[in-house]
Amino acid sequence: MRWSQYFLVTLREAPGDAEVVSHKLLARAGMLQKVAAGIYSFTPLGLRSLRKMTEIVREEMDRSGALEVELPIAQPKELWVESGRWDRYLNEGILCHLEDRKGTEFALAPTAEEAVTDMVRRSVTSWRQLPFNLYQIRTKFRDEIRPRFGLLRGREFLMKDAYSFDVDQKGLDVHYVKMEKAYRAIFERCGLEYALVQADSGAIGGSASEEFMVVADTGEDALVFSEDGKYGANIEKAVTAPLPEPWAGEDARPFGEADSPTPGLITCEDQARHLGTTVDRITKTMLYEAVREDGSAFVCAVLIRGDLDVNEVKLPKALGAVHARLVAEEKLPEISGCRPGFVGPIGLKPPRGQAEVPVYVDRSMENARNVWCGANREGLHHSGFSPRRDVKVAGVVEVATARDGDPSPTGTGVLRIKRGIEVGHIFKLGTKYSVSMKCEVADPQQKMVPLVMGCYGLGIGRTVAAAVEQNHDDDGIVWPVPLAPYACAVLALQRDKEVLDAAEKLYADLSAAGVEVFFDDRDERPGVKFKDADLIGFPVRVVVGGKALAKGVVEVSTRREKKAEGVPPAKVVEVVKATLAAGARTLAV
RNA sequence: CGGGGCGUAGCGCAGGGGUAGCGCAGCUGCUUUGGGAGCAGCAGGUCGGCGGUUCGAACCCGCCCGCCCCGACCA
Repeated sequence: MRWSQYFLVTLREAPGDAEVVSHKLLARAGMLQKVAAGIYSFTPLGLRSLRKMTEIVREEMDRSGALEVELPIAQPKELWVESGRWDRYLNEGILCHLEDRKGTEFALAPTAEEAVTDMVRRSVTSWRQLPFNLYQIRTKFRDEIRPRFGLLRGREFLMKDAYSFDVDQKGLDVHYVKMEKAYRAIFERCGLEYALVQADSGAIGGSASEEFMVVADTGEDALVFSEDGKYGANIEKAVTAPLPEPWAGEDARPFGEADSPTPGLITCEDQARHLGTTVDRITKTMLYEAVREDGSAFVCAVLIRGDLDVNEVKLPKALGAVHARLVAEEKLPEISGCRPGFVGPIGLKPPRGQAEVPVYVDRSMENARNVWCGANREGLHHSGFSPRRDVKVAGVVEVATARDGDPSPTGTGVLRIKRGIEVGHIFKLGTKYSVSMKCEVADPQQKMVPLVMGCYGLGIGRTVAAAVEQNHDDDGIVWPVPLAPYACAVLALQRDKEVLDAAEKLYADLSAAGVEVFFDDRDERPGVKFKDADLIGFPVRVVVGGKALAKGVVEVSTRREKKAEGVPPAKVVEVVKATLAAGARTLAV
């Protein structure tokens, strides 16, 4: 392609509302434009990278044996009511929906479990027709509470979603492993540094789930890894080995023998300093309002060591609830009689309709002795608190948030925290949708059984953005070859006949050799062309200029290394092809 | 949903009751040609929208819309 005949405008400055580097650079490179919050247009150049990603995903999905389908984007409300997701997603405010002129409602699909389950139940009646895995690559909609970070969190986005159907759990396990392999192949082909971590399965439901994460400092997710590499989990899910206990070997002293005023000290750190002790001997008493599956709510207390935080993703599961939210600060006095900072486990007043406030103890305090706790009175803490002795424990739970340096659950070494961008998620869904939507087949024993499903998502646009987050420098994008809009740029530095002819010939030769070339034939000064080529990030650059040409060479360099080598024109095709084949990390001369 | 900020030329921004500005980009011409050149000239705006105050509003007030950030996380 010749720039002079292309639709492409680069920007010297990034749009003011672009926050993350991938958004800034994709916008500056003229590949992406923001149309509204979380909604973007791709220009011809940008679409090329998006398509590259799409094709890699399609090839690997096909290779895995999955079959491509196309499911509707506008889906009738009835399907969503059937699965029970209409009200839930509407309440959470994440469902984009619309009405037609008759008032019939539709969901703009954020995922397609209902539609695909409907497709399957219309056609499948026997176990002999299974198994299969259906996928599509289509635009999805999510009315994000807060779209941000460019393509990393959009309201309209391109996603590959796959759904496997099996007659039993064993079949699902096979599909799950196939998808894991396919995803690994995809991210490896893209040249991305990624990690597979254990995940919380979130709102979609189901049992096992793992996330593919592109490691990047700008990632929204925190990831926990053991140093030996044997353990990796999203922090929403991560566990640690039991922590050393500061009270080990001590005898329990009497409760309240040395109560102490703690006026105005809200944080555990301040209290510990004032009381002359360490933070891990302060009891943090958190009051939560939990909601069970049937919609009923209850207030409970969670005791955790002062140096730890409650993980609010792990908490609901530990409590047997679907949701748990901190009791609002204004409502605290009704239950505990004081402000935050002085809440304690003893003497809590249950809200109306609840006999008592159950007290759950985090594993970190299961055996605690001689620690401090709030007195439920402004400015006072009790001494000598030992949970098991002093309160009725409703249950011991494991709800602490893992910290950098905590002991690994694998038993050796410590945990380290990195940040990552979630680009893929694989789930063992089970029978959640096949039961609610009656997607059943006759098994070999002639019994009707609900199909066992898996679902597998992969963000196409997000992966492209993540690739930019991971591969850029001060001058612009450094595309991995498989995702680059064009593999090679040819720059004609001057407009005299000799230079132009040589550049034209190289453009023709490279194109004929099957290299995707972008030929900068504009009437621009050399500096402009260099800057633009760096910004867009073509993996390989061929510079045709008068000076080098006088010595019988042109200059070839990789975007990553930027060290140019003189190459005789006749050898350029060979060098470029070899360099690209090796990933363009370094020049193949 | 709560708090804060912003909306002025294609992009980035200044101005803050009295004729609409700057840099970059654009157009014309000259000059220049190896890392976003220089000079001269030109063109480009219902100052987000609606309403109000005023002799006069981009500016003050009200409502609305849009965008961004923070928060919704520690007892």
